[in-house]
Amino acid sequence: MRLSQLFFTTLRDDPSDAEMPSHRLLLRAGYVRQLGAGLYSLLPLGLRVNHRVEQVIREEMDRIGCQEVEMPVVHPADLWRRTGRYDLIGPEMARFKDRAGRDMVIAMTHEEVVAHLLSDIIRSYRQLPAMIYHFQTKFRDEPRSRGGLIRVREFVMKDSYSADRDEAGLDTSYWAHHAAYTRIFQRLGLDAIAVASDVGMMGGSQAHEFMALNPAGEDVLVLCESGDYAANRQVAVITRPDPAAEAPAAVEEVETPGTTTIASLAAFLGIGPERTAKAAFFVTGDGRLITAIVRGDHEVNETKLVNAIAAKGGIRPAQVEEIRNAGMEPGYGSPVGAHGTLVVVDALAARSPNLVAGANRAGFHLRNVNVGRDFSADIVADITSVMEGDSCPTCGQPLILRSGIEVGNIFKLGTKYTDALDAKYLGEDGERHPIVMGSYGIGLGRSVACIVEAHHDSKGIAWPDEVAPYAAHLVAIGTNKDASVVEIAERLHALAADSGREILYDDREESPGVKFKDAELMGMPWILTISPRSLAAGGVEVTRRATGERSTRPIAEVEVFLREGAFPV
RNA sequence: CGGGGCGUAGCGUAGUGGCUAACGCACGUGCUUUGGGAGCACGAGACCGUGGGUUCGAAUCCCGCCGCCCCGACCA
Repeated sequence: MRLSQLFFTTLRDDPSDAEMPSHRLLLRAGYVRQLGAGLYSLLPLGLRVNHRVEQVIREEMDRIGCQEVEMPVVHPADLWRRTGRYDLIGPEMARFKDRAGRDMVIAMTHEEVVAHLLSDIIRSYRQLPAMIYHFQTKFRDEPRSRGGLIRVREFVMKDSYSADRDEAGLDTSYWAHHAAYTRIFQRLGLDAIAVASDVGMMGGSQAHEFMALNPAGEDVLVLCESGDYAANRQVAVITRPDPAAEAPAAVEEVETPGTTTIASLAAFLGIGPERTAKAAFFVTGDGRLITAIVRGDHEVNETKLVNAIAAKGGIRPAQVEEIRNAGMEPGYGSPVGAHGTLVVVDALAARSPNLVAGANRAGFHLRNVNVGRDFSADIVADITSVMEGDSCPTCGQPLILRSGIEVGNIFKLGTKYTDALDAKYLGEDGERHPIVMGSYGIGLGRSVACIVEAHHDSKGIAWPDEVAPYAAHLVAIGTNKDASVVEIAERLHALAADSGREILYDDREESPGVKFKDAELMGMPWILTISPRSLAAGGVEVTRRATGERSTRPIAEVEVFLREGAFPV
């Protein structure tokens, strides 16, 4: 491909609203353009990268026996009503009516369509297990897109689905995907870590997320340095030692003016935060007020809280008026007298004796509050977040926290969707059984962005070989001084195209500086410079973009590279 | 949806009540130049996001709306 013909342009200055390196560089180097919030066009270079990533995924999916299909982006709403998600999912799912007035939705995922397909195709246990996948556009009207290509509203996802006879079969399909994903991210040059995760709105019994470590990541990962524990902080298991046993002492009201935070309260009383109880208030989707009690040195984990109370429609922090209306005082909130609210107490807080809790009265706290004696817990569960330094549940070593970007996820769904859509098979036993499903996703654009995050330097992108839009970037310098430069460059360019390994060829009438800067910005793995100087030195100057290693190689060796994809050793 | 920021040429910016809206890069033409974002000359390109208001006069002040970015809420 001649740069003089390529539909692109590079930018010398960073676009002012791009902050993440991947966003900045993909814009500057001419891979993508923004259309609106969370909406991007892929230019030819960007699309080629997407195709390369797709191909890696396709090969690994095929390898585990997953078969490629394609399902629609527009679905009848009725299908989503039957699984209950039409009403469960909020405004992030786009809805419209077709010309006949039928309710339709724009796909944000494809479990419904797959279950519908399974009910049509699968009749007998002899057809199971079965796995299908496709690359398809999803639209999720996110409250807020961010980070360039990291979080967008419209994107292509590789989503695959497994269909099995039973849980054991699902387990096999699930771990086959786990292994395939591990290979995929390795091949893509992504150092992705699989972490145990929440099943969220997908439902199901087990899930992992594949996380690319990145300081700008939206998720917090809990990792053990020995490698034997990795979980999303939303679900990471707490292992904290019990506090020393103490005989319950008498409750005592104490005046504590201006101590609306745990830090100020602990300082005022001259005690550690672990001797206090913190009350946090939430409201469920159906309007119930929740009083969550954790120890002062811990933080409420909303995911765990939602799971503990099985709150449909999630929870949100309560507003001051809502807390007051329930007869409690923000800043001095207390489970003692939390009338009419659902009291959820953290397991460790419940085992901690004689805590200082609020008095539900401004300026006052209560000493020596004990669960069971002074107030009753409706639910006792682990509802706090792991903190840096907590013990690994496997080996006891201190845990560390890292930020990550979710590039893939795998879910054991079970029969939630096949039950709803009546997708059953006839077993060996002659009975009809629901098909057991799993679902597995990889975001294409997000993966591309994460690859750039992991493979760039101050000059630009440095694509791994496996995903580069072109293997090499040919730069011709001094074309007016020596006609043979153009002649050889043209020949190499044609040779590559004829061999089915097209390369980029900078045939523009630009100064050497511009050509070199653009080549480094655009990031092809090999930069081939041909000039009177290189010819005098014996051939073509070959630069490895990622490392900057440079050598001059005979033209014949470059021809081998262009024909076969690798230099002779 | 809450908080903050920003909308001036393709990109980056200046101009914050008063002449024909300025500069750099990019773009076009010509000449020179060709190993690290070249030089000279000429040129094209802007309803200053949008609607209203204040004023003799608005890119500039006021109000509404729209859009984008960041933080939070949210997130398969």
